[in-house]
Amino acid sequence: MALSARPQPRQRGLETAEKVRKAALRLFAASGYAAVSMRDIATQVGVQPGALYNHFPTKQHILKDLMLSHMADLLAAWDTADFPDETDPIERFVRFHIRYHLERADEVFIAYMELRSLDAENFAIVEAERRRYETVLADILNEGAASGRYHIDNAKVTTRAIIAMLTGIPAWYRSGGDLSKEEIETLYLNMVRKSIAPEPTDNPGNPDTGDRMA
Amino acid sequence: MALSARPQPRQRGLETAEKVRKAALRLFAASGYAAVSMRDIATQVGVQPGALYNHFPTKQHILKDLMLSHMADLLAAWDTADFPDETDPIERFVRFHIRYHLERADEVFIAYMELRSLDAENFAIVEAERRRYETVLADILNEGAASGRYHIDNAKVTTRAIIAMLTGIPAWYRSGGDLSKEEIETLYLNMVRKSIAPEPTDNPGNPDTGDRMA
Amino acid sequence: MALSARPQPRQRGLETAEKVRKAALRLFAASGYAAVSMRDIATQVGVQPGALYNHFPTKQHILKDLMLSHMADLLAAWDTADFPDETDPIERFVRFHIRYHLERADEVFIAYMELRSLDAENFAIVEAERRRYETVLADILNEGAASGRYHIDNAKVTTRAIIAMLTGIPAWYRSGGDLSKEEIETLYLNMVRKSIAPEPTDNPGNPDTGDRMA
Amino acid sequence: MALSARPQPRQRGLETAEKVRKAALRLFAASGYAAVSMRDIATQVGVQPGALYNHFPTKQHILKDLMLSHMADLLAAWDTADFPDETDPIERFVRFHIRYHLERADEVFIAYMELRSLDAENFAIVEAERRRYETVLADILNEGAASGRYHIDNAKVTTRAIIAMLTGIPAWYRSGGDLSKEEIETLYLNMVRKSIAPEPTDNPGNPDTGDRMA
DNA sequence: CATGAATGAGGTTTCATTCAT
DNA sequence: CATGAATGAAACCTCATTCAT
Repeated sequence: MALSARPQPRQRGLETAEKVRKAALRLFAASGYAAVSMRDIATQVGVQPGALYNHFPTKQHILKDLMLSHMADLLAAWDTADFPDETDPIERFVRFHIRYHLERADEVFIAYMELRSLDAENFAIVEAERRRYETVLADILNEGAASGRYHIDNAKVTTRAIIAMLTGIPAWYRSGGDLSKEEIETLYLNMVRKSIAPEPTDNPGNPDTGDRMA
Repeated sequence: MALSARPQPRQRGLETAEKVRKAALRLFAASGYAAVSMRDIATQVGVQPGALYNHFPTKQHILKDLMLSHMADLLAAWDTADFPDETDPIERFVRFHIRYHLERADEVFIAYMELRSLDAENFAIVEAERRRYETVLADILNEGAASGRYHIDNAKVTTRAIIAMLTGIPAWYRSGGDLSKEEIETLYLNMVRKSIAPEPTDNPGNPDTGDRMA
Repeated sequence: MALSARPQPRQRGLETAEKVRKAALRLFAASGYAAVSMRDIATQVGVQPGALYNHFPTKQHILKDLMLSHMADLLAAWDTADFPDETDPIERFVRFHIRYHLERADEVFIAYMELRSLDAENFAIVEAERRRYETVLADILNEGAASGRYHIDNAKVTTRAIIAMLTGIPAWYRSGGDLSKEEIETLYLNMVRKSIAPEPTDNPGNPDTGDRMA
Repeated sequence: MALSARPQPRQRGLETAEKVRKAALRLFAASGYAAVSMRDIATQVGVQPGALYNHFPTKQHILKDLMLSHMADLLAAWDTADFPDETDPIERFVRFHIRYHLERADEVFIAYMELRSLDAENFAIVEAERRRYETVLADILNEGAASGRYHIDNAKVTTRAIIAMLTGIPAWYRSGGDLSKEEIETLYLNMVRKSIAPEPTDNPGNPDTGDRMA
């Protein structure tokens, strides 16, 4: 217990770097990369603007750091996500995605919106990571389609449609509103499931499609 | 002498104001309002920066003009949209939305992304228009649910989920790619239809997940 | 008289650009390019720093402008320099060089000292001009050596030695001091003549100047 | 045990202060005092900027140190310069000056160029030293003129002309080029000798000077 | 003696905007 | 209606320097 009693002396810098990340995250998400100045960030951190350059060589590096670490975190979180064994893959993905995206709304928003603010090299890196994540869902859909459990007209389109639908949630969801996160998850899960349910859905109000889907 | 003495030299082709709108639209969509300078716009228009102020009193007015006229155009286009009589409402909406949003990708993108760049007053106006448009779909869903043709757990959520899904298309769709706009429309229409199909979809593909969803 | 009574309206810009050149010239010569800020120049001109950019795109461009126009002026002045017909080439060069370099001490000093502040491209241009000017003297020396009027061990070295000697004058010469420019010219001319006199140097080239050397 | 317990880890090779001097010398010579930052120097030394302040209280002190020690070294070197006994004074000076200035091109260049970067007090000190050095040559010239061995129109001007000529060498001389340092020395020595040769200079290999040149 | 982090000032440049012409 | 020149503020970033560790 005596081991780490005193605050580490050399850690001040790490703390500042972390504060910079946090402040930039919030500000970039709220106003956009271009509309946020280094002064804005410094003010939030409680430091003079020049001090930021002890931790990040340029403003662009802050953005790159945020986006790369977000993508890495997202993929790592998926790899270690924990669900009851019997949970099927699409439920895993939908629930994971919604949960993660509601918890990290700012990161997600930046990751999607500020791609255009990345310089060419960083853009390529982040894009690759993004595609890796899309592939997670695409694989689930393809496998389910192959096994006949899902019906999918076009896996690429469906992947994007689902991700767009889910990713749109943080744009309007406010915690403390009418719906709990649990409820949101379930509502979206139902929509997703139905949207990839096996045909014939030739009559989308038709009672006789229910059994075929069973 | 007074009649046609001077050939109006300025009127050739598009007027400047319209060129400014076009240039600003493209640039705001590509880089974001904050990242685009009046000089950038002036360069695209082929004019000196000062000349822009003969047509718009501030940069903010250009943005407001673009967003308000987009929302007005969108609602007007819906009101006059022409479909075969037998087309059901959800198909009308999905096809209309996709068509319009693919044709006017820049306007749409700005309308969603640059809300934060509007000052308070303009924001309120545009938000109201946006809600009016969402209500179009919400009404369709509510009516269909009331008549039993659709099953909808939560109309507000479903409205937003569908709009998010559809609005996500221009983010990745490239004309000239594998899919025609017609095909996209149909794919999404099917997904939407299925996602709001009435029960019993009691078992969308996976018996052992039903209980968790209850 | 009425002709040009009013100050030309559109000329303000050209005047400012000229003021910038003049201010930069003085400041660069006094403190060096790196030690002079755009703010310093703007203050001298009586304008805000941003206004400088209406006339020169960068600080580097101001330097380039000064150096290129100096080299061009120098070569043009040599081409049109007017001397009595009987003046021999070496006297022409020495007198011309000293006069020009004393009149334009700032330009000359910058042209020699701030080569290192030029970016690669501008450096190459100015260097080429400089070599052209050295060639003027080198040609005089070579011709004189070929005709036997001068004795020169190594033309390239001699060229540079003479130019260095002459160019060193403005570093210490103060007008209003003990020596008139005329006297300086003559003193240096004698030294130069003697330094390239043939062996035996009983008549260094010019009967009517001989007495001046006595 | 006390003897060599701790290997002094900091003393390996050159001490830091000396490394700072060396780095500053090179950088100031290459880019000028104003264009070199303490960070630049620290980088060259392989140390953080703050560490420099353990050795020099300010950047200005580094410059002062370089210039004062250069002037002191120069005068000391002259005092102890070793030439064959029969070498005449002007040859001593020319050969000494060229040798020293080619060996210490950076110091020399800084000493001449960065006078303007010195604050008032340091400037006065260095200027005084510089004049002492000029006096060395002036004395030689005056003595030679008094004894009739040289003809000099104006000792002050001649002193400066010769020094400017000699000091100009490092600006263009590249070791490994066509000319050895020995050859340079001899070429310049001849030019200097001739430029101060007594009139009539019909025999600049005059019996009473010829042997000294051999 | 060196580091890493900070300051406060100031660097070059860009910005939205104004206005006489 | 456009231009060219200006302003005043602010952008990103670098600077010399300080200081606790």
